[in-house]
This record gives sequence, structure tokens and C-alpha cells, in this order.
Amino acid sequence: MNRDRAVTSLAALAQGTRLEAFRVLVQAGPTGLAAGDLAERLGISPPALSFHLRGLAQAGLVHARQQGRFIYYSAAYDAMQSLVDFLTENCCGGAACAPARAPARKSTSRRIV
Amino acid sequence: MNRDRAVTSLAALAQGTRLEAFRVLVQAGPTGLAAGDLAERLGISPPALSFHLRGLAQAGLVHARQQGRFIYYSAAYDAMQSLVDFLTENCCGGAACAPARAPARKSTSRRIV
DNA sequence: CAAATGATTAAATAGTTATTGAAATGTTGA
DNA sequence: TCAACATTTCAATAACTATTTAATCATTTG
Repeated sequence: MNRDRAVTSLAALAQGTRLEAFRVLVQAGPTGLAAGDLAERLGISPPALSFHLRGLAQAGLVHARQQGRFIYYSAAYDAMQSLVDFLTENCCGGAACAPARAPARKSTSRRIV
Repeated sequence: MNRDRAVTSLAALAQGTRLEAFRVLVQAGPTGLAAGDLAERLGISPPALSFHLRGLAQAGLVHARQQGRFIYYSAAYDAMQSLVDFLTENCCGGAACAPARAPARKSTSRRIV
């Protein structure tokens, strides 16, 4: 995992329909779902689903396999785990993360967010 | 954490400059960095940084505090952890989920606080 | 108060993304 | 082969995102 791949993966998940599709596939398990079933479940048109699945597949977050006239999509758990590992690595400069969980200091400085 | 908040957070991280900014802040620790220092470090203009920090702040991934004329930005570790938890929850339909839930092979970095 | 500094906001623009309907591709079974 | 079905690709458009320059806001200091 590197920055560009992480951006691609994050972008793939950073959209309501795709995040929902991915989560449905995660819960569907390794067998996955046929594209048509997934489209119906999400309430979107087949071309719309195809567009979004393309993004997820390019990011490596879902796998597709053809079975007869159906194409089954399933979640790529390992890719998901790689992304999570990347996001959480080098936290706190590699040092102990304890300081990060210290309550926000009530200094004279003004909190603006 | 819900779907919409997750999408906002993922979108905030799904851009090279913002992901890089966030990672720099994560490594900078709880004190964070002044906006100017961060802009210089990333090699982008102040307005560009302001635009990107706004996205990260709205997603709750960074905190800002004013100190004199400087505004210090720091990573919100707890928000990051919430996102990671959301992404990995309900994995495999709640059933046994060895592939995705196994401890990270090369590190123990999944938890960041 | 005025000047200087750090940062944000505004306006304009180029580039990217999502959505829709129509057409095309590929697979199965009569 | 032909008809039916599942899915994808194409083309057009609307909406959103990122970047730039100029202007504005806020804080400190002379």
C-alpha cells in the first residue's frame, strides 16, 4: 500500500452508493452477489451500479467472477485490511501513542473548531 | 459513526494533498503544526492548504486552535479510530472473520490511540 | 492607531465525477 | 441460429472539486 493506492481506495469508498454497495458485499460473505441482485438491493440502475463497481474493482476492493450469465461481486477483505493498516501506521511518529489520548488542554488558546 | 459521516471522512482523506497533510499531522503529534509550516512542508499555497484543512476539519479529522497569530492544526486520533472501527465492523456478516480481523502481520498498529 | 504578519475567504476557471437513457457485448437455452 | 437475459459501454449533461490570484479578517507590535 502506498499513498496513491490509498487515495484510490479511499475515493472508491468515499461515495454513498459505493460505500453501501461495499458494505452489502462485506455482509454477503465470500460468495458475493450477482450484479442484478445488488442493483435491486441498492435501488439503482444497472448502468449506475456498473459505474460504481468499476471504481471499487479498480481499487481492488471487490472481486468479480462470471458464472453463467451472472457476474458475482464479492468484497476483497484483504484489500480492506491493507487500507486500514496503512491509515493507522506511523501514528504519533511511531512513538507511544499515549499523548494523543490526553484530554485537550484547556490553555489560553482558543479552540476554533 | 454512520454512513454519511463515514463518506465525509473518507472523502476528506481521498485526495493526495489532504491525505499527506493528515499523515504529517499524525506524525507531528498532539501539538500539531502551524498552518504556514504545514503549507511549506507540503509545498502548496496557503489558500490551497486552507481549502484542504477545511475539508479535514469538517470531517472532524483535524482540530484547530489559535495561538497568537498562528493557527495550529493537529490530527484527531479518536475520529480516525472511529472511522476505522466503522469500516471493519460487521465484517463477514458478523460471523467468524479470520481474514479481515487477524492482527496485522507486520505490526500492531491497527489501534492508533 | 497604523503597519506587518499569519491565515482565511471570495471569485473565476479547469478538471473530475455521478447520473441518465440508448446502444452494444456476451451468455444461455429453445 | 435466434431470442431472451445480464451486464457493460457510450454519449451527454449536471454537479462537484481543486487551484489560482486578489481581497479580507485577525492578531501582534511599533
